[in-house]
Amino acid sequence: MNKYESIANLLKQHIRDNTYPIGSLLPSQTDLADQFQVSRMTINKAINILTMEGFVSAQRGFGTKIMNRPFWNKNVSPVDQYNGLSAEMRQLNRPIESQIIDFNVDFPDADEQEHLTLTAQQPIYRIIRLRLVDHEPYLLEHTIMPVELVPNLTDEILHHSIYDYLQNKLGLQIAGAYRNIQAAKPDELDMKYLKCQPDDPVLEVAQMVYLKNGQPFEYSHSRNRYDKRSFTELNLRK
Amino acid sequence: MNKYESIANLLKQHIRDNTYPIGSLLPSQTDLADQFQVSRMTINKAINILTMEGFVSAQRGFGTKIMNRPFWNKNVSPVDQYNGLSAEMRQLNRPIESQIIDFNVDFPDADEQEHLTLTAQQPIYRIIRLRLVDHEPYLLEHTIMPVELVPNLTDEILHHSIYDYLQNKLGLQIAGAYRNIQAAKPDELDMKYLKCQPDDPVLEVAQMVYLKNGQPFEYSHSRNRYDKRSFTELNLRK
DNA sequence: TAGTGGTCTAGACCACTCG
DNA sequence: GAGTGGTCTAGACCACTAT
Repeated sequence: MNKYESIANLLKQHIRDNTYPIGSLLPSQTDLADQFQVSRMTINKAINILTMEGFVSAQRGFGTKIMNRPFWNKNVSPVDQYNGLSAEMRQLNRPIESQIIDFNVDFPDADEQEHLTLTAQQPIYRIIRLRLVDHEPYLLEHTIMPVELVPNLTDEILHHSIYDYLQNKLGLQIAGAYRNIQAAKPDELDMKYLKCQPDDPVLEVAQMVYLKNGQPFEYSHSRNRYDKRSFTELNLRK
Repeated sequence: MNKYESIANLLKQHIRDNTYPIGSLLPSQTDLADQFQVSRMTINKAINILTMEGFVSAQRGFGTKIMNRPFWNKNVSPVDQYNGLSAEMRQLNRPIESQIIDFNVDFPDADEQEHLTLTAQQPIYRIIRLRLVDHEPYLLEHTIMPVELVPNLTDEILHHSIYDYLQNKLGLQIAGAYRNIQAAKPDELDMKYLKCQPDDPVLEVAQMVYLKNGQPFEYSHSRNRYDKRSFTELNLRK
C-alpha cells in the first residue's frame, strides 16, 4: 500500500470515529507531514483523496474542514469502485442468485464492434442473466464480452460471479466504467422475469467496463427494478 | 491557469486532432517533461487528469496509450462540472425557458435541516420550476436553498439562471454535487406540467450542491422526462 | 502579518513490461 | 537490461484567508 493511501485511510478512520469531528479543522498539512514523518506532497495527495470522496473541504488560506455527509449512511453502494453486483451485495451481506436466461456465442454487430474495439470476426458471448437479491428479482442483465478475453466461461461461473472469475482466476484488473443511466418502460422480458407491472418504470444502465490496459471487456445493459435500485455519484472539484 | 492543467488541455487537443492517434503511445513522461520544460511530477499530474477523463490509460513498465472513446461523441453532457441546466444547454446551443410553478419562503423540516446543515429557525426558499428545452417540457425542479446564502432572489432571476446569479453576482464558487438517481412513476405535477402519460416513467435526481467552502447550498429533486434526459458518469481508477 | 493550502522542482528509488 | 510510470522527498514560491 502507498503511503498516501494508508494515510488517507487513517484520516478517514479518525473522521469516522470522531477524532476529527464534523465542522472542525484538520491539522495543517505541515503538521501532518511532521506527525506522519512524510513530505507535505504526500499529505497533500492523501487529502486530495479525502476531498474527492467528500470527507473534507480544503481552502487555501484557511484550512481543511471536516464535512457533514448526510447522504453517506444510506445503503446505496458507492459506484466509484465497481466490482460487479456480487461484490456489491456481499458487502451489504445480502444473498444473491443468478439465473441464466440466455448464454451463447455470436459475432458482434457494428455498434458492438465499435464499443469493444473488435473486428467482425472476433466472437463474443451474449449473456442474459436474471439477478435476484434477497430471493427477489432485482435486475435483468444483457452482457456482451469478447471470447478471447474471457476464455472458458461456463454456466457454473455465470451462476456465481463473472467478476470473481476475471479478477481471481484470470488475473484481469478492472480500471473502471463508463455509464449511461436512464428511465425506460418495461419490455416483455422485464415483465416476465423482473415481475414488472406494465406501468412500472425500469432504470436502465448501459455500461462499458475497462481493464487497466485500456481494453474494454464488457458492454452491458442492465434493467433494474425501479423500487430496488438507485445510483449515487459524487463529483467534487478541488 | 496551472501548468499541469494547461499541459493536460494541450495534450487533449493533440489527441482530438489526431496528433496522437487512438491506440498509439504518448511520449514518455521524461520526454514530455523535456518538451514542456517542466518537472516530471507536473507531467504526471497532467496525465492523471487525462486518465480520469478517459483520454489515456497509463501502465507502469509499458507506456501511456491513447484510448478509444466510443461513448464520448453523444450529446449527453458530462456531469462532472455541474453549473446548472442553463449552462448545460447553452453549451449545446439549445434554448431554455423557466416557468415558476411555486416560489415562497418557509422553515426547513428535519430532513432539510440535516441536508443543508441549518437550524429550524433559518429560513429557506422553496422553488418549483418547470424547465423547457427547445420549447418542450424537460424537467420539473423542486429546489430548496438557504435564504441567508442567496439573498434577494427574485422572479426575474428564477426565470433565467440561479447559477449565473450565484456565480457572477454573488461570487459563490461551486465545488460539486452529490446525486442519487432513480426511476419513478409520474405524480400529478409531472403529468400536469411535464405532460407525462400515466405510464411514462420519470427519471428522478436528488441532488445536493456544495460550495467550495463545504457549505451545501442547494438540495433539489428534479424530475426528468424519460425521453429527454439521461445521465452519464465515468469512473476510472489510476 | 501569520498561517494556510496549491503548485512546482530536481532529483531519487522502485515495480513493472517487453524483447 | 533498458525503458516505463508510480511514488516520494525536501525544499521553495505563491495566492489566499482571517469564518
